[in-house]
Amino acid sequence: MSRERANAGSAVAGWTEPPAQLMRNGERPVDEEEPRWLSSIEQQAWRAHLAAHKLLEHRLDRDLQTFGLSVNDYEILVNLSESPGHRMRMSDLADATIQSRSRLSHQISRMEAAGLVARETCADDRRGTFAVLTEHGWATIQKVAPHHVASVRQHFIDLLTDDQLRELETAYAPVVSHLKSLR
Amino acid sequence: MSRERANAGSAVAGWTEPPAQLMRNGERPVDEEEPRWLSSIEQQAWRAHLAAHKLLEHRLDRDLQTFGLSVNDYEILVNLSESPGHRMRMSDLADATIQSRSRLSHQISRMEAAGLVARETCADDRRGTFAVLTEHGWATIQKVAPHHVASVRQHFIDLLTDDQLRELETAYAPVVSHLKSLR
DNA sequence: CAGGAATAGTTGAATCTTCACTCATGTTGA
DNA sequence: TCAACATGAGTGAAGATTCAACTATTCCTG
Repeated sequence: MSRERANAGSAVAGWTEPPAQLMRNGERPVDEEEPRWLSSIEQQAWRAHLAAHKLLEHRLDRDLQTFGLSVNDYEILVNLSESPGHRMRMSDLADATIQSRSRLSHQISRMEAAGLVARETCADDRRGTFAVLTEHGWATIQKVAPHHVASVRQHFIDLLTDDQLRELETAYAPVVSHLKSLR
Repeated sequence: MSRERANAGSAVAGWTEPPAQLMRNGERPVDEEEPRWLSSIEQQAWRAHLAAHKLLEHRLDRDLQTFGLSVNDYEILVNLSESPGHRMRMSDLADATIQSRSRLSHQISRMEAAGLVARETCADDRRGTFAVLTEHGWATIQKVAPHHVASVRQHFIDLLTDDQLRELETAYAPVVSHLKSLR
């Protein structure tokens, strides 16, 4: 945390300023233009986001582990439990959970093996598949949800004010829609 | 995005309110206490954080892929490049990048195979190992950093105001320190 | 309505991460 | 001093994710 670093740059986002060596001979790194390194605030915000996320995900995973679930499992269960008929098309589920179809397919296979979900073929579009919550899956989400919400509160929500939460949402909204527009 | 869900709950954080079935017979889920489900704002903030992170990481990985690097590789390179002698003890590097020693060890092995870093034994404490940037690693970070910073700007930083960035940092700081205190 | 393009989903191999151990060295205190 | 414990790091196997095919439908479009 203290000044032990050669440069004052970010550990993640990149250097704040270019190191001396880089500029000596007037090189122009990106397309002949001087890059706009991150300011101190920019860097701190970016680092805070990354650190918070890593730590948070790790902790939530740890807490869910008690119930034999990962955050990914949990996310699937919640999405299905909130859908009519406790079922979703694979593609919709992949989009909702922001992951590739391939990854989802493997994930559902694992959860199927664990008895949490089942696959059902789709009558309308015979290319399609539904992932459906089983009785066991439904019982699991009912049992686990209160604990998970408690974790999210304890490690995140309850540490912020309502205003801060509003700010967060406002700040991230354009980022999310920008990135979603890139597919 | 539209109302097609059975419950208005979060896809990630858990239900906003317990589904009807859960409450019918007066069950008391967590330790006999009614869980504090997330309010609408709380939920939106939490979902926004998660969505932003997933999308962002995916995009940054995609952008770095051009140079044959992952965000994890990049993070290691930056940390080393900012350390005196372009070197760090394995444990310190693991802490700095918030990952397990085991994972770092594997990661460094891969980067060693790619010629980006080298391992050096530590004279003082002969249990210890340094990860050191190679010439190629140093050249790589110099070449890639400007592009990566540009990505971070384009997809995140430049979409927010300075005030929002300050708010972010302020909001996350206690979360980070809370979670770090849990080891 | 034939044929090509697009869509839905799966698969296996390669890569990466996690988990439980192991090994070697350091530190402590009786 | 030396036994017990702590620390730094690595390992291999198991589990998860990515990547590039591949199959089976369905959608267009002339």
